[in-house]
Amino acid sequence: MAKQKNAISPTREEDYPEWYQQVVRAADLAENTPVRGCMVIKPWGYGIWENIRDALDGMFKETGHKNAYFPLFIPKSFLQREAEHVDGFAKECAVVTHSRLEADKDGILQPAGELDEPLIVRPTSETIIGELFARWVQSYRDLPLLINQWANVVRWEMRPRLFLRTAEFLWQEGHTVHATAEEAIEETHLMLRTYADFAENWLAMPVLRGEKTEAERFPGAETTLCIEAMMQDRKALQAGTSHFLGQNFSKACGIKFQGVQGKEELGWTTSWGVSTRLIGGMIMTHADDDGLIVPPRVAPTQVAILPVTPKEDSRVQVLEACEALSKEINECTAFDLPVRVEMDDRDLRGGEKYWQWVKKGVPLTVEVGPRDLENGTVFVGRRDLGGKREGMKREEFISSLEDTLVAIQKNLFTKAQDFQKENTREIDKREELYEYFTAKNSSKPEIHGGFALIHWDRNPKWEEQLKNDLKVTIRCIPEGVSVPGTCLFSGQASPGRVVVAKSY
RNA sequence: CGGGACGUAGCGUAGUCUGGUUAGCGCGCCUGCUUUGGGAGCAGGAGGCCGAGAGUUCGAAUCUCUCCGUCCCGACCA
Repeated sequence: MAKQKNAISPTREEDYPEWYQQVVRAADLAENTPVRGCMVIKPWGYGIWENIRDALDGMFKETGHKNAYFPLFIPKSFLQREAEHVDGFAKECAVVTHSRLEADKDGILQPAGELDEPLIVRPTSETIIGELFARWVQSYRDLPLLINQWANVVRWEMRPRLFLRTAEFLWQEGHTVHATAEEAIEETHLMLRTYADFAENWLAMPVLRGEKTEAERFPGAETTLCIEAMMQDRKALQAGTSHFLGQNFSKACGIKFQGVQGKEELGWTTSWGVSTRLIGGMIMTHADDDGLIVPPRVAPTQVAILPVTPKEDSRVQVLEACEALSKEINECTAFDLPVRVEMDDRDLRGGEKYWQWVKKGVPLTVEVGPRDLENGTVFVGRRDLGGKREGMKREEFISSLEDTLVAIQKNLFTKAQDFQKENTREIDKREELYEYFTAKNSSKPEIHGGFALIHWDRNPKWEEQLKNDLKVTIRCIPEGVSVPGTCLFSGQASPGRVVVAKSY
């Protein structure tokens, strides 16, 4: 055991996409199924999603939103109501055309009972929710209408990837109606701030907030705001979006109300969503060559207790001590919730068991053996410190537990933030930009590039060219700071820098 | 959906070009013994209609065709 060995092969450096898949598998998060593009989310992965869901749900409720549930199916004609919207989603829709199966002569089941109007499995619910909102909104007194739904959606993706792009995925979609444009716009900013807050404080994933360019906008939106995170291969991941839909969907769905003056007006709507993709982002932000690292706030188990029972005669005492420790840990709180602890008393060899938890990314492992019982110590491993393990007094461990979990959470964020900063550059010369995004070794491209902050005159022509030449896109126009400069393509005036990166 | 690579046990693979006895190997799994603050050792064992279908052939994992699936690059996207 002299040589350091990595639990995940290949390493990030060797083959990043393959590393990602191996991490997902080693951590037992999810796997592919017989249904193309559809994954099964296994308990450890789903536990993370439950924590994400619960945290966000609380935030939505704090900001005045209520949950509801809308149909899985959308009549084709609904989707067709908004021209840009249908254009954007038509190519990736699952379509239901029949209502039953009938056995033919050879006993083979055939679709039968053709529907008058095909139903689309929702790729997103603006049109069906809009239809119902039109019924619910009559008066300015009904506004604002602030609704969220937790649901699954289907987008028939050509190139699925676990968590990042699956044909079916879990998400939440918020849909709101407001009396004025200003109020709706403020809503989109509020939800974007909520997403950024969640990403940074729960997932420990630093994000940039900004607005999408016209080319990158949600189909049917007036403006799309987004949060963008940097993965360890320095690509950008769109981690959440918040759309100001103007009156486009109100027009399409007939969301009208009588204003204070008695005049009939169209509502102003928004929609916003995050999905199980967040888990993909979390993985690629924190995981290392030994597997996953889950930030404590979303970890299904924060502390794994591993009894070490080398001798039969001390076995019972060790297990009892672990049981007691487990109880005591559970009585502690961290992040205002009871600490989630699991005792792993499976009949496995110690080292093996320990490594399973490392690969799952549990924040803390606590090993307890006979010697610890005598000395009143525990052997603690912190996943974020690369598995460095050390003995400490039991009381000390308990009393510092909350601080430790908070420190892990913070450390993960800081590390990710440093990484993002190191790989973000202001670039003012076109050649430099091209060099930045060109791999040195074209036959086997190394990880290169990052975020480039460039001045752009807002002419879509250059955006198109960037995409063609370098396969990079303008990820967002960052919020807040806008120092004018000179466009690096045209030499024309630029109202402020934009973020350019390769994306997922 | 375009270009490329590839499907052999749960995972990773040899064999495929140059068709030919019971398809090897490593990890994992099961059993036993040994070991025990560490992803261990030894021994034994289970597990494959070689992705599916059709064809060529006396004979196909191997050759041909068609599907299906996976991965990478592109287009698209949460």
